[in-house]
Amino acid sequence: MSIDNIISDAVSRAVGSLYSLDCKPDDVVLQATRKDFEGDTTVVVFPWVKAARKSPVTVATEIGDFLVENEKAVKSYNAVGGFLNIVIEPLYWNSVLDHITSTDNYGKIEATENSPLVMVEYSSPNTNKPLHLGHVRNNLLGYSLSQILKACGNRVIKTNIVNDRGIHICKSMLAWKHWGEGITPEKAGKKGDHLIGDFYVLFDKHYKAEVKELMDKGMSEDEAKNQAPLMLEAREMLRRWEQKDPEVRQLWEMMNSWVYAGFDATYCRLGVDFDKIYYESDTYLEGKEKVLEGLEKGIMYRREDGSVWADLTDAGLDHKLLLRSDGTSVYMTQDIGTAKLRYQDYPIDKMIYVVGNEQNYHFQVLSLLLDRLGFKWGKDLVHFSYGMVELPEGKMKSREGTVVDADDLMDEMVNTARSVSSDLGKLDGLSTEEIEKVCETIGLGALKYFLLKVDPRKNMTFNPKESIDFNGNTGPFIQYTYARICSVMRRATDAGMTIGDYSQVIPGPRETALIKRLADYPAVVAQAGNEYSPAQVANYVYDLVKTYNQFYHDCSITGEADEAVRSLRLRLSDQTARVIASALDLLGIGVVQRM
RNA sequence: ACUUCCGUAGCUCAGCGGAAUAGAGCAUCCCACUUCUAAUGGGACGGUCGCAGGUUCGAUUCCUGCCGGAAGUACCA
Repeated sequence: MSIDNIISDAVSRAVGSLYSLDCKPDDVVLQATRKDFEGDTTVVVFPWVKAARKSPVTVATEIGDFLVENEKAVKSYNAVGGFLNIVIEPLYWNSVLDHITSTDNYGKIEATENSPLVMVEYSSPNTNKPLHLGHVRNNLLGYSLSQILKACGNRVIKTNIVNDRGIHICKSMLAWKHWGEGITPEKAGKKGDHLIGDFYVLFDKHYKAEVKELMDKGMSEDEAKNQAPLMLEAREMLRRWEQKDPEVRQLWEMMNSWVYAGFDATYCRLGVDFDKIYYESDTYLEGKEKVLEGLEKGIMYRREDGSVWADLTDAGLDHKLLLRSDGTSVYMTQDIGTAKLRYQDYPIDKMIYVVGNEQNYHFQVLSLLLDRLGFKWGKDLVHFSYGMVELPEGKMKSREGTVVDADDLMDEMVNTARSVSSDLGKLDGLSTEEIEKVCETIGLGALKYFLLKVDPRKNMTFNPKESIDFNGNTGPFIQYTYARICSVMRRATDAGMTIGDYSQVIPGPRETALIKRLADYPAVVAQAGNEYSPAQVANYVYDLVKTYNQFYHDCSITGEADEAVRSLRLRLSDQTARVIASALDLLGIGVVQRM
């Protein structure tokens, strides 16, 4: 039981006994005591003032007296206005620490067979270009969210839906046939996803030239875009693809395999993975079936031109197209199909889609449609919506070539980590292998932490320079603290020190602050899981590290201190390291023992 | 035009189930290395919490309106 629970509980009893009011522990508002007052935690007593018909100070005093008398964890109190500042019995904190250290898998709850089965979809790339900074945010959020949900006792299935079909793929395929036939990633010395991306750009270049030529001949822009020979050719290719033309399919499979190999390398380096991957080429026909089923049930309707729509005006939304007049699927139809397959594959209780906020409307509609089509989790599906990543100089625009490529970005981060670390002499005495590992962990840690510490819903500015700043609220700062604690513990072990009994040591303010912080961890994880917010974990671990640094700065840990005092300090260091590693693991960030 | 989200220090961000003088980091300035990793710690400077109303004993937090920014309202994905 946490200290907050103990106090809430005692206060609720106090209010009940003093004023005969019904007060549940959850109704008690606790906050950290301001540092200019004495106390560890503060109860806000305003809520009971009116009913008690007494002044705020009187109420606070009466509750305070009750607590001192009836709750042994409470040592003393002071009442300031309507605020009751409570001082916890100092020795009590040591037992809190004891409890923390003896808890298996501290802060995490093991899932059982009956735990909710949650599916998290993230990444969801197109196969016509490599991953960029926006995908990086998506991947990190998705992975971290999955980790957090697992820690909260859910069974989690990480999934990815690959958009491997459509006109955009045909464009890359066509460009390859025209201007690159025979070229492979091996021959080009390039990752497959980058190679395909190049062909996509090449297509666009030639296509634009054609459009311009047609417009110069007096054609309107729209017409030119539709009549350009390359576009006609791409559409024809898509038709052949849908008819399963062996030649087109073969080319498609070969080029997709290049892309997947490229993606896999990026995912692997980023440290994210999936339990199950779906491909739209497999799901888009399923959606069609489901929509026709809905048509029979009267959930959808058909227009004169043959197109199928859903009327969502009763839910305050629009009419939504689900099948084109030629019977082909749109994006929404595919998502319905994917949902169907997933439901067949797993008895999921909850579905979470990690997708950018430009698709908020899409998911509102999807939720409604799935619900009407009878998916039990449809109504409560979660669209984990996140904002765009912008650059200091503005938005990323593929047209202007300002898109930050994921692979380049990771290289840059790791290179910077290497140069900064070596300038500081931190890499001295490490083997080449160790240096690579350390730089990789730090560089990626910097990137991940920078992207995860911000509230996902908000658009954010990614400043490469600032992200590589190893001071302040950054990943490396946290990793560094971890490494330093490891060093302390190594030193203690080398000197033959052990953690003995510290139950009679009265912890000082720095120690107490640290124990409190450590004690918060399970609640932080639970809340992050509730609100789907990796940022809360990130901000927590930063706070923890700051608190530890203050403690570290003030006292010698392995010095010639009294053995019991040293035991407490070692125990605190050790436990802090564990919690840091655990929290960073929830964020998908690695640690190193030396840096 | 309509819908949704955002607007907190010079910059990047916390906080907001309402509650005591609004919190960090970066940047600027000062202090502390005979200390287990100074990639540190302490301090100063810096805010009419977009604006205006409302509810409340009390609003950065809840409600309404306005202003500013972003996104979405496709037989694109």
